[in-house]
Amino acid sequence: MANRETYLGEFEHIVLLAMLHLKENAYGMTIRMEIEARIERSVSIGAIYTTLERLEKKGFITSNMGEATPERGGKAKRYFSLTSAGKAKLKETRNIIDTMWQGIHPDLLRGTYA
Amino acid sequence: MANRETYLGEFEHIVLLAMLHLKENAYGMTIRMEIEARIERSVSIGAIYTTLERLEKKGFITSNMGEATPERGGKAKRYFSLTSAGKAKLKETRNIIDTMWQGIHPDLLRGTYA
DNA sequence: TTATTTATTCTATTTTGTATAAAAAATAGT
DNA sequence: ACTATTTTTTATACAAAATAGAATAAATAA
Repeated sequence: MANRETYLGEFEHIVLLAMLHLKENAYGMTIRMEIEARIERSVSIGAIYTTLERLEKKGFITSNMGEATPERGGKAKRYFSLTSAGKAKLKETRNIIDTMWQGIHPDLLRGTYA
Repeated sequence: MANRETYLGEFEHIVLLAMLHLKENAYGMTIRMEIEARIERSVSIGAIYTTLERLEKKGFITSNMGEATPERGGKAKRYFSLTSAGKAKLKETRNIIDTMWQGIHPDLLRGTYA
């Protein structure tokens, strides 16, 4: 073996999936809402943006500023979308997790307190 | 909302699952091998142990030293097993990931280069 | 012109991931 | 008995990811 490329972190994984659900409408605020809506948990907006920043630096997503037109006020949105590298990484991550879960019987997750 | 408990990291997740596969035979070296066998990737033994150490501190696993009887030489093994908290956390993590993947059409992962 | 809304950026800290080197404890050989 | 070898754990250090909170920014509403 020999390999350095790290896994996609858990949160990066989640952010990427939220973006996929949002399609053309993925930007900081909606990504945050999408995640909070699906998972019983609050996420700080700062967590979202630093993660987005990192994902972009790694080439898994790209961004482009929205051309004005805010309906109610507010700064211009920055839209994000997955690159093919990001999609590939997502599939790879999914495979790793599936492989690890393969053959785990529900019984193994039940009881035996301690 | 309001909540602090963090996700299980990707690697912690993997280590816990490897332990489940190994059942009574989970200790540093076998966990490493189990992971490397399932995933096309090498993992340092130090990575395994620090992760194990943290998981124990968090109450997701417990350990006990094996009572001698090494067949060929070598220091006594330290066996690890999941606590019910660890199992619960694993289920929770699985649910989060499943929830996020729900409704992602394969098409969304295909093409559109960029 | 000020308040409000929507949104992003900056900064700092804690947690996780990861590798390498060192130590420990047992057996095998001579 | 002593030394080499094997198997395994511990210690140490550093990089990357997660996370929060405050600061900014830019637009509309009053």
